[in-house]
Amino acid sequence: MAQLDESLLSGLPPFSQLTRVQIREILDQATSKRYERDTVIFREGFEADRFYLLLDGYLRVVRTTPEGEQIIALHISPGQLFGIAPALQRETYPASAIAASESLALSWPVRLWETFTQNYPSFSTESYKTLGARLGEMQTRITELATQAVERRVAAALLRLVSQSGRKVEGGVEIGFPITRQNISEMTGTTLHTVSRLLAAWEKSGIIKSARKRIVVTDPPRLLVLSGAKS
Amino acid sequence: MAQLDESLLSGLPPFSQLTRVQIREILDQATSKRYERDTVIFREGFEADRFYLLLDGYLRVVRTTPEGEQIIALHISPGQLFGIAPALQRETYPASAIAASESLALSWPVRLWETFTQNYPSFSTESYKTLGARLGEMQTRITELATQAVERRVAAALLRLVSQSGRKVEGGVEIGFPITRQNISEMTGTTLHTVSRLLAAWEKSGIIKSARKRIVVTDPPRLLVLSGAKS
DNA sequence: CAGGCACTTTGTTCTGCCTCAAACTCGCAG
DNA sequence: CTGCGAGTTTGAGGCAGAACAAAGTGCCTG
Repeated sequence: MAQLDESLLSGLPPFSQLTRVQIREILDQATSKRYERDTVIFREGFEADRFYLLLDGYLRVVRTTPEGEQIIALHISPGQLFGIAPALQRETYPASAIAASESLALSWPVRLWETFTQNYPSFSTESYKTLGARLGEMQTRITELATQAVERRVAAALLRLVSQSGRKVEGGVEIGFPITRQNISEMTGTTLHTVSRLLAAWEKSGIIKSARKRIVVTDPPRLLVLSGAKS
Repeated sequence: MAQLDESLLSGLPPFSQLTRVQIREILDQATSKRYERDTVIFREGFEADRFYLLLDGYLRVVRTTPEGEQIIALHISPGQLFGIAPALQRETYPASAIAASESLALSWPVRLWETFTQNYPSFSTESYKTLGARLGEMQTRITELATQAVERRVAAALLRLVSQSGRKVEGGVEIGFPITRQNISEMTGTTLHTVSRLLAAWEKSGIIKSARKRIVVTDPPRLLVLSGAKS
């Protein structure tokens, strides 16, 4: 394995307070691995034996129902910790992680979690902050699913994707990884057909542009209105 | 304030590893307060300045949408910590807590959170375990809302309520606090009308018995089937 | 560069559940 | 014990969106 560079971590919140030496130590214990698109990184229900940090790429965190339907719980962007079940004293992963685009991640065995949190207070603080943000986001999704019409949910999902992974392109902001109508339907609890119709309508009215697996939001404010934002 | 007895805490997971003296210390720093039914304990969006332990009674944790609709995120049973936003580095509570029945709770100022987790490892471990369980439960609810029909969701909600607060009565298990059809609809993302119709049907087929604000499940296995449990 | 597969679009039908409406009943406050 | 309000029941009608169906279309592989 190639030697990892300290600058990989030094800019990330959980590590930014640490000294070079500390970061070196952490890196030396890490395993680095790349994942091709659609590769499973860990699987729901399996023993949670490692925790991860995404360096590059994007992931979907997915849950499968007994009937075999999938729903996407969460997306992970570069710089985020994931698979941190051990922080919550879980023995198994509650969901599966799948690479949405070619990705690169570091990982450590769970036994180091305790070491890290004890030796590096900023690591602990930042990790729990991430968890708090995720929990809040999940509550928002529950509320949306429980109270809002499909159109609003899809609009909100698109905005969330853009804010988490958007990159500027001429004419708008593009979602940073390949995503299908099916994927969007799995985030919003609807069908790919309905998503397709909605996107077609929005494209016609100039709010988005889309190609196969790619979506560019050209008019975020209009989407915001559709998502039901309070004026 | 009356002197609190150590036995209040000694049986609860977060404290069961501690010595009498340690528990005494914790109790001495606690504020104890009772809440009448429908009282707000803390409110969504307000500064998260205390964390709580429910000693007796039941709470609803509620979120309000911009449109003013409520949805019930969670129920809290005796012995559980709640309002633990500070553990996740949040500055405000993400939801409101309301007494579902007359309740008694202890609370501490947030600055003690750090003290507790540092001095009492079992406190930290157990708190994060609770959080992990809640996160898992929320994921399950998202999945349900996204994929399952109303009847299943209501059946699942009833079972969850019974398992969290059920007390044995002749002829079945009763939900341990007053609950309206409206409340159930706010847990499941439907309307009180639909809930009423479902409960009426189930009562007719002998699965439950109900009175105003009270529900007794007389045939849990049949409910389990309705909730879509995998055989 | 041709063929196939994954993804997408579009049409039609059908229904679960919401909406609106109104009457009923229990329990408590006065 | 009586009247009122909160909670509940029940009916009828409509429609958003699921289900079913089938025909494009772009991309990658060989």
